[in-house]
Amino acid sequence: MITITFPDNSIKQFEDIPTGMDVAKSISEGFARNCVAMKINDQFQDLSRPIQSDAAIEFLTVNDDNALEVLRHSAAHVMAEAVLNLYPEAKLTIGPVVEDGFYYDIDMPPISEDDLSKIEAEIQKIIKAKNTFERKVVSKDEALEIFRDNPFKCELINELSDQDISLYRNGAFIDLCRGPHIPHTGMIKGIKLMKISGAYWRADPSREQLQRLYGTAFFDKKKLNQYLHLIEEAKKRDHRKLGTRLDLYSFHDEAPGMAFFHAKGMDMWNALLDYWRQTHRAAGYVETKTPVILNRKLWEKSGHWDNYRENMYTCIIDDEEYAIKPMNCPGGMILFKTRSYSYRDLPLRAGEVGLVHRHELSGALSGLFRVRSFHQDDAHIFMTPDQIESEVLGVLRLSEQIYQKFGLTFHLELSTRPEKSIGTDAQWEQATAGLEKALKTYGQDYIINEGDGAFYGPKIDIHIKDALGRTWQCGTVQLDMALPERFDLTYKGQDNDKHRPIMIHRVIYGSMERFFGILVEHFAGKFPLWLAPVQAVVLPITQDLADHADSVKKDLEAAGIRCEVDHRNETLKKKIREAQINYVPLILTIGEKEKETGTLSVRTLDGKVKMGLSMADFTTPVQRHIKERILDDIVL
RNA sequence: GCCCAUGUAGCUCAGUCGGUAGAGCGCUUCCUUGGUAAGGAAGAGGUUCACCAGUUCGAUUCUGGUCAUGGGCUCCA
Repeated sequence: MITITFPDNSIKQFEDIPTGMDVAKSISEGFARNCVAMKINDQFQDLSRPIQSDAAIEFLTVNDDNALEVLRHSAAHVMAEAVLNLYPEAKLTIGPVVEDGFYYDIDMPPISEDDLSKIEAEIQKIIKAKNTFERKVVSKDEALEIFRDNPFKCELINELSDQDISLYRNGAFIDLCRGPHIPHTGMIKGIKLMKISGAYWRADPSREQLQRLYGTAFFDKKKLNQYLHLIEEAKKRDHRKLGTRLDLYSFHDEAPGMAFFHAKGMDMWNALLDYWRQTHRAAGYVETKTPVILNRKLWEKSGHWDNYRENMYTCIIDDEEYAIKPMNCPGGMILFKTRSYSYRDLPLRAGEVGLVHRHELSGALSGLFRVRSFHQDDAHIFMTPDQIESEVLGVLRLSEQIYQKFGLTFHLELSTRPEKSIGTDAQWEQATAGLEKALKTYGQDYIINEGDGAFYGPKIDIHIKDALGRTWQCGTVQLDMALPERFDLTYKGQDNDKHRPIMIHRVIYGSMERFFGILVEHFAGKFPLWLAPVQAVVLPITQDLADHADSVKKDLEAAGIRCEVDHRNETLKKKIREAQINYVPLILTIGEKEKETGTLSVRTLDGKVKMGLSMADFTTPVQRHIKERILDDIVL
């Protein structure tokens, strides 16, 4: 008699030893069809496994995130089988599940993207066959015998302990695998091979070069199509392409990894920065600025020379060695030490939009997302230990306020003390407790990354989510117990003694450049009015209205609206179309009627046209919309 | 940094099995003076095909190197 306990604590008893599938079917046939795997006493297993003794069971159904991993792992097997059918000489290595799908590294001659469809066709055959996955446990010797032709698998097997070597067979295909797997290949309803790339065995360049085949899989075709659509959508929004088309920024061989911002890009940049300054001043920040090139001695003192040297640009000036700053904090330390502080002066919130340079690997560069030169919307907060909670809370609330303006939601992650760290247990406890208290007061759920903090203190990372559902770590709040020590920062306490301040490093945009790129993709180039590089375009219908168009432009600029005139000798239709595809929020057409009556006709991006507006009728709501930085489209 | 691919007009790209280059968009001019998502015509534009060598009578095309861009290189059966 086997007793099975379900998650709701209900109990079912079985005369004979049941498999997971038997238990699922005892609930209902329909439920069993949607089951992918099970968790027995907190361990993932195949449904085909017999349950030998009393156990707590939890089923993974097709709607479960973990189930998707199981499916993709099985899909990797199916892909591997297909490759072996087509390329019998190929040697399989490893095939794990990754964030958006799976891959398999295979030792085989290079193939091209064109070959993928051939492999996909083979995969479909295997799926149609609805082959079951069968698990078999073997000894190490048996395993080595089975895979004797495959040195990679043998290498893996030799690293395993004798006990847990399991094989999975589906059809004629056998692979070394921990499992679990889906019941049969027919459950893979949507599968697509994405790309091929090179990879090294064990990520070691001195070892064999393998072909890595990427794919993704879903339980239904619709989900797959949604995913493919998302990728298409992301491609269309690629900030590198949009930046060129909208004339915002560019990259050049003369400065790899460093963006050139064009006039329109700078208009947006300044709009972002104006907003930043306004919110920060209101939140009690002052703004500071420190030099870009600083003497080596400073970097030795801060610890960067020892820990960050390979990413720093250096130069020699008057026989002295200097480094271009990769971070703003050491300069901020010098700034702090220019005067003395009383406890009454704290917290001191010193912002700095600092230009930093980091020598990233050339292969890692990517548009505005990964650059070598960027601006951090940095701030250093110096405070007493009992101010940790309120200051961190303040940063979280300020972040929320700022992200909200862009329609970005976010989640929080707390990283705690790593193995290698400085400071005393008491300091870490106080710091971490301060962060946790702030998070609790803030009230939003957060993820804990145990041991993921910096060596000098715990931190909270803020991950924003864009319009396509992609997440980006932008904001971070890091407690630092090291730098105040290294630089011997002090303030005078109520007790007339010297005390060590605690310091926060924090950014909200993170890298201005990267955040800019994220916004371009988030909005797909269709920016809210307050951010739009060109807020209004004036279109004279005929060329003799050019002068009047210019005077309208002047008036609009005087009202603080970024404006252009399209003077080309083209039809109105054409000018409108181009303004529309460049997402200019306000399109003003100027004809005889407007000139005579001194009115404006305004077309918004929704295609609606409002005629006969006076200049004030137009500028008043537009100015308000810009000033309040309203996310939604303006309605006139 | 490493692997693979790519680098041709401002943009997107075609082409030359080695004989000094083309399209569309954009730009200029002209015709049209047009009222809400692409009117028509002509023309200019490449220090000659990222850069540097080599092979060759001759290289943008072949070879080697350099630089840049893109994808991947962390997610361990």
